[in-house]
Amino acid sequence: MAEKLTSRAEDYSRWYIDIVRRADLADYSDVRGCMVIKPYGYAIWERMQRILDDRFKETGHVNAYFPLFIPKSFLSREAAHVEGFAKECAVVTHYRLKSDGQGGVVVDPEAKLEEELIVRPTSETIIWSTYKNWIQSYRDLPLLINQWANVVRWEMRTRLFLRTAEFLWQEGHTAHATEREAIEEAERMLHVYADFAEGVLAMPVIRGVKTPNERFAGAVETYCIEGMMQDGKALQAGTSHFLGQNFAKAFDVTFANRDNQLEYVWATSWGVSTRLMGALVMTHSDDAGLVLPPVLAPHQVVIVPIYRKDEERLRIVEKCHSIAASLRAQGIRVKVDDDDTKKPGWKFNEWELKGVPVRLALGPRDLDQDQIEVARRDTQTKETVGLSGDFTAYVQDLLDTIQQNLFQKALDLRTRMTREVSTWDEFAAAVNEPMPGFLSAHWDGTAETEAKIKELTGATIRCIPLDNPQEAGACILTGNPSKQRVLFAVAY
RNA sequence: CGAGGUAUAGCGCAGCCCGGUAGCGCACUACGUUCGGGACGUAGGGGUCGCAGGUUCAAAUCCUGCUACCUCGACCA
Repeated sequence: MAEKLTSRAEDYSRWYIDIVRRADLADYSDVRGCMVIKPYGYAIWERMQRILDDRFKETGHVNAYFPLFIPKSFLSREAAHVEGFAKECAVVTHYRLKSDGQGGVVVDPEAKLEEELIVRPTSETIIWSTYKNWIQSYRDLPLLINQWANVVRWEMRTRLFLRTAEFLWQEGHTAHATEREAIEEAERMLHVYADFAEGVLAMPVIRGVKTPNERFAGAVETYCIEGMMQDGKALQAGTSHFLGQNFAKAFDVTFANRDNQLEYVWATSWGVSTRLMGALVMTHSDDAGLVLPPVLAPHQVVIVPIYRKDEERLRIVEKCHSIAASLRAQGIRVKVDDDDTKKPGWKFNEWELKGVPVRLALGPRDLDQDQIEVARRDTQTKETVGLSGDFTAYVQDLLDTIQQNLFQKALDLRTRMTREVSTWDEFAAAVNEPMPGFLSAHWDGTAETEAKIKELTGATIRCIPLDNPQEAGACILTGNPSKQRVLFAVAY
């Protein structure tokens, strides 16, 4: 049984990596645990960036940039924070190399740094040491800043997009005058993430809070969105933290309130990373490759011309470009694949692997009859549509339909993979099934029980959903009284 | 850090057991025929067989050591 599960996980792992590679998104680099994001993968990430960045701006945030290096001493200012990250930090100890006299180079022992620099695993410390100088009065608050950056966490084991030694992300860091305002901010950004996941990525997510065990190092409360992947494992897709006054106290960031009293500021931080790319792949892909939701897709429509003779080619390619122009006029992102060195069949496969939502194919037959072949990536169906009507409106409708269909399919799958369990035997059996999914179960609320369940089954509490219904019950492990069910899952 | 595995052309692999001219598929180049679901033919180009030692007339192959990477655990977004 265990062997079967392992091989199933391996199969899925291979399937995932195969899609990432064949869709030309990314690959491992020559550096251990690091990833090269290829142009097509990066184009998708850029779409995510652009859409998220707009939403950050709409909610009053501005972008800035803070250093890659953090003095070692900064990290230890907040006790929980250092404990959470110390084990996975890359450290810069020297600033110079020298020739070894044999054509190679060695680290120059003379060039040792007085204080080592940490390559940021996250930027709270460097940012709060900076905020100290920016904040004096309540008039300086709230401070609402985001940065797009790379961070490094020296993970033991890596997986393309889901866990790499270096990854790209955005991290928002805000300072507020009141606790209430900071909590509202943390919750607001959680909903920005959730709306993005559901509306753009077409990935349904559970909004919730983490248990103390799973909280961000240094946070008072960690909010999260949790997605369910096609293999029945959960993926944390974004987090938003209410940091209380922990960092303000650690970095001595105070402000004078209206009564001229000094108070510590209240903080939040929130982030999503290139892990979203992995979530995207694992939510929608099928055996023919990646499937992109139209709102996100860099190319929403690809047009493939089909021809035999040169004079046919001219007419058909011209028609393709004219269709593309009318679609673009309505804001649809269109690619005409008029590469003469590839055959149509090759292009069909290629764009399917890359997940383009709608493919149009135009050949001599279509040209004569003023029609075009329309293929949907999500359902893998084809139909022939006349060009005489409002074709642009037809395509726009189709894109909307695909977007909704992808979300609905993912939601249906998640619903099927979510269930309530009441007894330990039921729980343990469910975790061992090939597709465990979300298990809603009673928990006595203690960290010990949570740790024990993880040890026994590998399942963790993914979150306590927001607005979770209160319901008396008995903990599945200890039988102790419980006030509510929480969501367990095997997670990435 | 534990347990397994791998290292041979850009990619994927065979060859190793049993030492004797370094191969196959894909990709690449040229020409021709093709072009409505990853075309075919012909001709080509491309290699210090991970590194360092050892055994041998002779090492991709046998022996010793090292290194790197992958998968699965532990850890983690």
